[in-house]
Amino acid sequence: MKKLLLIDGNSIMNRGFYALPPDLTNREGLHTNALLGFLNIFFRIYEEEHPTNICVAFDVHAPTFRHEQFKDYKGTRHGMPDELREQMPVIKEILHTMKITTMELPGYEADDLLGTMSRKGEEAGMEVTILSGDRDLLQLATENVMIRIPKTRMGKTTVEDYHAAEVQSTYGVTPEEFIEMKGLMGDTSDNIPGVPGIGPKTAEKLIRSYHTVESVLEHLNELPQNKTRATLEENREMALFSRDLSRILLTAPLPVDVSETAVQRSDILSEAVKNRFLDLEMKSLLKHFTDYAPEKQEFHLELRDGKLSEVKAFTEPGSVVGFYPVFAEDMLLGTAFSIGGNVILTQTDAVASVYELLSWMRSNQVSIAVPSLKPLIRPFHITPEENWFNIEVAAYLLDPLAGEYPYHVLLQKYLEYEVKSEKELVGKQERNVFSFAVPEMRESFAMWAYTAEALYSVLRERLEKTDMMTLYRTMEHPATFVLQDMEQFGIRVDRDALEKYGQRLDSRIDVLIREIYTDAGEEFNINSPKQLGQILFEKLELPSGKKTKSGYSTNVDVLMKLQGAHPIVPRILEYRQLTKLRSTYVEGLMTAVAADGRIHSRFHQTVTATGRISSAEPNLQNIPMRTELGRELRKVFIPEEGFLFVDADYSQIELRVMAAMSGDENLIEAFRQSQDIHATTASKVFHVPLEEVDSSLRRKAKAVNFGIIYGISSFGLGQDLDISRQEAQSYIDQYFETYRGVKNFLDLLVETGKETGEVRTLYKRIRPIPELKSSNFMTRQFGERVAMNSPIQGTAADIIKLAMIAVRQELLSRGMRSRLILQIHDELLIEAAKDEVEEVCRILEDKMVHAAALAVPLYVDMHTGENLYDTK
DNA sequence: TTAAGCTCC
DNA sequence: AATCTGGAGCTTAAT
Repeated sequence: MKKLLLIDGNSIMNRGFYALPPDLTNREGLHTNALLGFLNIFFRIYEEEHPTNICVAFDVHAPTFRHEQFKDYKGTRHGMPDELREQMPVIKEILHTMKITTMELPGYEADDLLGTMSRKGEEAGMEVTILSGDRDLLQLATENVMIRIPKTRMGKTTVEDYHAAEVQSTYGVTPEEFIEMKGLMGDTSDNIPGVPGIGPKTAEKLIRSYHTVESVLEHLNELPQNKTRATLEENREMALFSRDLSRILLTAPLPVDVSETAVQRSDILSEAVKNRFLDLEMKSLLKHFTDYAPEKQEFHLELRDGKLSEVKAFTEPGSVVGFYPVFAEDMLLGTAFSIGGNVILTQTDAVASVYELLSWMRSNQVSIAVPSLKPLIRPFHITPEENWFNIEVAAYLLDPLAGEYPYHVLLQKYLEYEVKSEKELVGKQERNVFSFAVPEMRESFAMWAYTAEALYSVLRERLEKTDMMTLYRTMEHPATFVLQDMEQFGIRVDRDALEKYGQRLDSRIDVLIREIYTDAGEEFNINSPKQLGQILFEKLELPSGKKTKSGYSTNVDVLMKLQGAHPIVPRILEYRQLTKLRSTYVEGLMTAVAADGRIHSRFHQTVTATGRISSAEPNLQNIPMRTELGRELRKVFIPEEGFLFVDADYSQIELRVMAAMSGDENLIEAFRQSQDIHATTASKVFHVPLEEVDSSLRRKAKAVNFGIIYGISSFGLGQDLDISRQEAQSYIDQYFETYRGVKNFLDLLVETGKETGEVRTLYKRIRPIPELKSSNFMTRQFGERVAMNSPIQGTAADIIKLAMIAVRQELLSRGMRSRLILQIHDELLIEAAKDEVEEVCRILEDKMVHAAALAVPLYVDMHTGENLYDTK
């Protein structure tokens, strides 16, 4: 059977243009992002379907004939950006080279040509596919005509396919009725007016009942006497007109015949096409040509078995080795050492022998590069002073957005080697004592060691070049050891108290469930936002199901506003709170308690974009605090017998950092004078004497203060304070009026961010901001906020890291038994031996306050307690 | 696997 | 014209 592929040229080009970075250009400065986007999806569909016929339709950008008399509606089109416009003739020329027919016709939209051609193809017994980014074309779907809509999210492109049946099942209307629906609801992007006040929901309801606009209008008397009916009465003409405007023409005079659209694979993948791609510097497309072999860096790994003594024999004093110890659980299976690019694998469980070898290396000034240092600290008794190089942390500093740092990514990024990933190599095989006999496993071990050695000098050079070597050496490297300590110590949990707390929750939850079912008049899954939305907004008809996005929003903000509307609402809020506490905290923490009665969370050093530490498995940085009930959970965290908790948190560290970094005299002075920055800000911003600042004014100032740090918008602040955006904007203006230096500083951050594509903390930590170069307004705005927030949040994170390092060092050098066990961004928790408590307090405060010397003083609030609840 | 929701700083 | 506060991790439902 013949297969006809029809492509909506403008739509697909447009999609590529906005989906791909705008700075894709060839050496002549011609933008190629739309071309690349078009051709990527083209090849994907082509290889999937192997169509026998292809035709691409384009819009003509002369005044359109068909709707000339209605210029207001459709005649005026947005001009396309120049960067896209210049790519249009190029795609046509490429298609011509591929011997693929294109069509365009003055007075007709691409839609009309596609629609007509699809019917012609169908009549000729072909299977037709229409590729477009535009859902309007769904009206063309039939049994034989499939609409394919590519969707990209998170960098992955999927294609949604619609025959008539899928349109029906997805939208509840037939393709034909789709047109009618649009007649009622209109489409702003297409300048189709529709009937005012009728949106997708109403339109769908009406068309499902009456099928056509005419029929709706004939049966108006059956509708309830309400606004919808009245507007329909008044807009009969408009409804019919809009509907007609929405309908894609199926009888356009086609400039090409279906028979002329046949294609040949040899034409599409011809030498001429390949050369054109090379010319345009779109190398990634070359993979579609079977005879094209990419100039892969030839990479062959030398690996062999050997004893640890051989490793020693091959290691030159003062040299660099790559080291990857292989563990399964906590058991050592063996080692991989990379020396001069040759890898020696040793199967051994003798930790002591490896330790001895490492000690020898240390005393011979051998630098040991490892993929990740933290897991090795304990087994090999590593100290911060030794000559280890942590590849993962170095790579994180150079690119904190990467998320993970596996060898195949690093080799690709820094040496342009194409190698198989560990997963591709070993698949799902588990590591066990036999792993050293499995060739693929052996290779992956070797790759880790090899990568560590190979990247040692590359990453060090990059750190030097980016001025981050000091940051690495004095902050990140020693921080690894603090985190390892905290993981190892963990925090003690009172299991019985946790159990009892859980039971308290259980009994209250049972009551709530029964009450909610009664309120709802039926049983349903309260945890399902979908089902809950139906109950609240359809069955109980509570007002404003307004926040939608694939359904009703049922989040706290929405429910809070509905508190008084129905007794079910507060019960659901309480249910949510309690079940959250039960599943995430009671159950989650209970299973995390180790045999020693303590929870050993993991602290990640290479995860956040700003330099903060993150905590996981379980996350101990989000233990409830805000509500009293949640806060009580903190009572289950207790110190060891003979110990007490000492807790200190920085007072307003981010605002202080902002004051210091911006150099704003007013804000600095405010901090030098005041303990209560929010009140002071309120006084200055709202021109009220400090004594007259009431709680409401203070709350507003506080919201503004936070908003500023996060990269404020008047909309966001307005929402936060529940005031109009005009009012919010005036607060912001007044704030910047008061603190001019802050305004200049934030502007400067955005400016440098745009220039360099990155911003930095006070300690030179980089945060890249690719979003600032985006062509998408929303994305760019986000980039600007990030540019303002990251240096502040990141500098605060740097400062507490320095404090942690200093505290650990001090406790250690004084030989104390007290230890740092938790960091919560601006807060440190020490489990202190009772006889050391006073000393610990002094050390903790001193090291935190003096971690950085800024233009404003740093303060900490300190508390001691018998549990985490009491340290407030 | 993703989205929606919630917890923290 | 758009948009609509930064940084995390975990659980549940739904795909």
